[in-house]
Amino acid sequence: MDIYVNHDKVISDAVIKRLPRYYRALKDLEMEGVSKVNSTVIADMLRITASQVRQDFYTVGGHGIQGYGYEVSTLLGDIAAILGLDKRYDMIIIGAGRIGLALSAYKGFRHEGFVCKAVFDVVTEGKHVGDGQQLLHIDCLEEYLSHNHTDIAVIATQKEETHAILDRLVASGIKAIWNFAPIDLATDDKSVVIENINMSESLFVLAFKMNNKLNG
Amino acid sequence: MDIYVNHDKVISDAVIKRLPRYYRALKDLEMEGVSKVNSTVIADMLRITASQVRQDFYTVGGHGIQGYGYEVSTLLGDIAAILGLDKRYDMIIIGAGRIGLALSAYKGFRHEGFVCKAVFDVVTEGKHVGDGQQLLHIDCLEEYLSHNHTDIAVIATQKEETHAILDRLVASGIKAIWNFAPIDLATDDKSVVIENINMSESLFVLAFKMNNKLNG
DNA sequence: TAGATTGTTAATCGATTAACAATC
DNA sequence: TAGATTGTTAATCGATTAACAATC
Repeated sequence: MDIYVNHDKVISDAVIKRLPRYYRALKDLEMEGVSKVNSTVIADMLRITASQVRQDFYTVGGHGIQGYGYEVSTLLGDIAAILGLDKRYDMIIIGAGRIGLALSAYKGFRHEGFVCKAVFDVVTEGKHVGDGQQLLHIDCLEEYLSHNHTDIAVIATQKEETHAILDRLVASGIKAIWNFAPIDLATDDKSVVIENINMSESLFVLAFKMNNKLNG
Repeated sequence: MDIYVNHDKVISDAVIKRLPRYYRALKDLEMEGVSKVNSTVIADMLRITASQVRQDFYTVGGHGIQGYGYEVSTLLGDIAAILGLDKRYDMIIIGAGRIGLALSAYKGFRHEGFVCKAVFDVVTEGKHVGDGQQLLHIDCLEEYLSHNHTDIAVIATQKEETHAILDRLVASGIKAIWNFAPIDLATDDKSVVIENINMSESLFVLAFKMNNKLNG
């Protein structure tokens, strides 16, 4: 497991995975017009303990006011900055199948600063992408990457092609990969980060829980 | 956190989440024609320790032969049975947007026994689903569920509609929900299991790791 | 039989929770 | 000031790893 640091403190994977949930909860509070919050309220929203909330915020650098709680807008801004959501990211998507095109069309990511600039596939005829997006043949991948700044590559290919695509992306200097292919991707290159979305793993966990549910 | 039991032993969430990965690794081995395996090989495939592999198998009920290792086909069958992948599951999908339709068309789930029987939306014109699938108006949801056995409901709706849909599904007796809407769904009904796929959480974790990567 | 590798217990490590001093 | 709630350390709990006896 890799180690990430903020202000000299090591941040564990367990904490990192909760940060987006804090972010979303705070966004919801802001949307509802709530300006002040405390660790108990946040804990209830995430279904964790208030102690864990304070411990987590302590780990990433305290943000509260003792005896008062947390200013929603301040805390939201701080957590956004920790996650890097105050920046903009240029993305490309490899694979113009249903999932690739669904991702390219989804506006939620763009709203958070993740902008899809191009979609690549072996077949481009009869497929459509949104405004400001290019639909390119996969053969143009290296050419595109040599001329266009790209922060994140999204892999939405068939299982079989995935490893070859990963190699090409890493060789082209891509440093962040978001993988939707049903493989647990990893790379020895320590400068590359990969996040896998394993839909079938989640489905199998659901099946297990259905079958082994107690006190139902 | 709920507790699941197999042969009198409590199985932790940490173990449950690894079971689908064992399953996939063993499927790959079987596909390659490998008939025998040991804990070290499996550990290397999942990038965990051999000790953890043996401890996990011990928790779900031993499957190996001392001094020999594991028979791939036996172990695969046992883990499939533990996950419940030896059964068939009838699914419906709520939401015929890009993600809902992508899921309805994806053959990978069907191959594992998860069969999508119907897709529901407020708009059904101009949309198409596969053979053996119905495309129905969301108003027909309760009517459909009262006449058709359904194991799993997949939620692929807009954020705003999601809670209302959850309530209707639970009221209709659905016991398993696979949620793709960008909300962390939960229910007080202990007989209902929910698995959330949070794509943006995964993307935010990727952003964090990009920004905080050390020893790059 | 000797060698290999599991099954299982014990030790270690890390994450969560509890407690309370600090302080707004 | 008194009350509230954080920041921070210590205690607890659970998960991972190590060790090795069992046994194929």
